[in-house]
Amino acid sequence: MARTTITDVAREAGVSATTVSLVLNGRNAERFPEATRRRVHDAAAALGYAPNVLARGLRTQRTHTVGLISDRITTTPYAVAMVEAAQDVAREHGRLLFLVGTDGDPAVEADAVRALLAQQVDGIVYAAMWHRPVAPAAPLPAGTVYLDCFPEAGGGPAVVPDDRAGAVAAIRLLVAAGHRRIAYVDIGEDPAPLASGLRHTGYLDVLREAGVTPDPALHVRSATATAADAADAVDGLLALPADRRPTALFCFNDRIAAGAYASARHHGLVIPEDLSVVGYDDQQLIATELDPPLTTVALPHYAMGRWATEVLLGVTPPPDAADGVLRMPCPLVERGSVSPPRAP
Amino acid sequence: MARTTITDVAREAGVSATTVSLVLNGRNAERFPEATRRRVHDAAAALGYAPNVLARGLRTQRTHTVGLISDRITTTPYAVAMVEAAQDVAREHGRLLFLVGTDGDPAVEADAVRALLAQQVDGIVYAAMWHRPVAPAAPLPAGTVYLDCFPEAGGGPAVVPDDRAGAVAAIRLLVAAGHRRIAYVDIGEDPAPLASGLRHTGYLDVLREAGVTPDPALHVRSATATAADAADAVDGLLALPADRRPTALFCFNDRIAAGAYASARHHGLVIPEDLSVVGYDDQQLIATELDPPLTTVALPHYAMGRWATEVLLGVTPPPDAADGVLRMPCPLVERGSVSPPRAP
DNA sequence: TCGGTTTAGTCAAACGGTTTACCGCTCGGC
DNA sequence: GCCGAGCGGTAAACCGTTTGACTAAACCGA
Repeated sequence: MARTTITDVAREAGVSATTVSLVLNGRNAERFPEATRRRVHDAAAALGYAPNVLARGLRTQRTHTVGLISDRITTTPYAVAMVEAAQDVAREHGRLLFLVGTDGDPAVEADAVRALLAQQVDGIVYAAMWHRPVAPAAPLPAGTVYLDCFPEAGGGPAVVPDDRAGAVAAIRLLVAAGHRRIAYVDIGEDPAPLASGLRHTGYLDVLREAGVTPDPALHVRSATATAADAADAVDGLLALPADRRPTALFCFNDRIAAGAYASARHHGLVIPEDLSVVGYDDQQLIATELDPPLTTVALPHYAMGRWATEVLLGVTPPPDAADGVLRMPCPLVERGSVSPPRAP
Repeated sequence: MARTTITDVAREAGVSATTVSLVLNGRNAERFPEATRRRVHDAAAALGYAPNVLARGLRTQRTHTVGLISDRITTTPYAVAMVEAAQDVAREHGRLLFLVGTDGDPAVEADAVRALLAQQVDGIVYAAMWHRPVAPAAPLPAGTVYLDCFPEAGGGPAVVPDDRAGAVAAIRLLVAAGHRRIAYVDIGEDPAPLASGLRHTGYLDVLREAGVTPDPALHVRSATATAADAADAVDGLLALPADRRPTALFCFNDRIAAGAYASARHHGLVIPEDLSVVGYDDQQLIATELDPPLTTVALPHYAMGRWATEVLLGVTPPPDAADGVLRMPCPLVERGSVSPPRAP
């Protein structure tokens, strides 16, 4: 199992290690006659030579590896697309990806950063599993790109979903369908996730732009993101008399939308005829499986993961926004849960 | 940004690089007096010294990195727990994890293996996202551990879920509750996944052991794993007259179980009173969100991921089964979708 | 014939650690 | 006074590759 080294190839080809290195890396390759180049290539192929990238990295100070560090890797199906995108971009550019999860523990995170630096990674993507400000536990090298989060202290290229714009698109869809009484079924977690406020802002903006005075009673909160809690939160709204009951629900996420479906069923309301519903996140297992399939706003995890890694590798320019934060659009995915309200 | 080297530390501490290396690695550390050791440690701390693991790996031939290679990393929430487990074990043992996905492309896979070997990884975990035999596209080094798959050619430590035993547990639960007419709602994909046959075998074994003659009419197939197709497949069963209708359904997976819920609702049957349902996979977003919550069999992804990585690192002994394959138990997760059948 | 240029390479020094072998000194025992 | 053993530590080789400096031989024009 002794791996073959450049010296073995040199011996086999009857040249020096320098020549092998030069030829194989195509540096000044034209300095060598075709015959020599062939001999080197043939010898390398025959011996199955693959350069030891440790030795190379030691010499060149570039390892062609990148690190992806994140709080929870993948405990939810949520953000795996970000990891996948990072891995895809890395592969496309001949890089290898170190994956490390910190489980939200600052000590672990600090260790992870040290370990990655000791590995001489060419760069680090610092990812969060949900859109929020972060305060890294250990100093990150210059050039670190923030994914689905941004440094509390400001600066640094970063990419997050444009939650406000996503809500705007969702509410505009409902308004265009003719809805006026639109409820926002928010999440009641404390502290409120950043996305909660941003989506609320977008909701309010569109209502005002449509000349609708927002009714605070139509802003309800589900204690958690479980369908059961969400159903409880929605029950109150759907129990209202028909002329005060909302005709459409904008849900903080798809799980809450699933709860809304349950509540609607319980109240004998048919979606979308009696009640239109829009979700957020576009979680495959929920949005496509609900009946009718859920119209929702997709979080652009894959696109964000790609962008972050491409910026890290320098193949995409960093954002020119003053704060260095790119807000990635959240596409509206229209399925079957929105229709015009019933004529009164 | 010039990283501090062992030489810097040596100069600061007034000793040679050799001494620093020996002291910091605790090798023969007792040969040096306490005072010297302190000086070295203090200097290292003051300078924030972290050894360059490339240089170390070059010399020691061990990199403390492992590679995890898999067909689809994470396209489904499915197997992310395997990745997470591998990452956890790696971290616990001071290793760093390379993650590479091949998207099922043999050329990409061969490249990935070469890249990992060039990185001098200490070992490789070869993972599949669903239980099946595999034929690696490039020769894998000795010691490679197979995760959720096993080499077609045989051999090699490998771990897969014990699908037969999982089905046995599920059907025993139903039989113990008093069910006799139990249907198996299989998946109709071609070729059939290995798990499909294994679970069927377990299903048949328990029926026979309970003295029930399996009724082939109760083995139906859903064209795909979507809830809609599953509902179609189940509709035929539930339309049967009450005395021939199954009182319980064993579903190939949770998505199919979700379809069964829809069909049951459509036929006015209440789960579990009129119809007991057991799923497979224990997908969080489905099993816990259904109403009532779904009793199901969990795939031990996390446990398998841990085991594979621990075997790779040599902290867990390889299986002594002749074929080198460990069949990991699939725990039965009892929720609310099973009850005794209605008295006839 | 001779100096200069091109051709076709090679040498040796890094890169930053680990490891083997050895060294100078002191001290105790005989 | 000599030997051997500990003590405290270092020098140098080595891991595999890249790279800047260098060179022997061939060629070439004057």
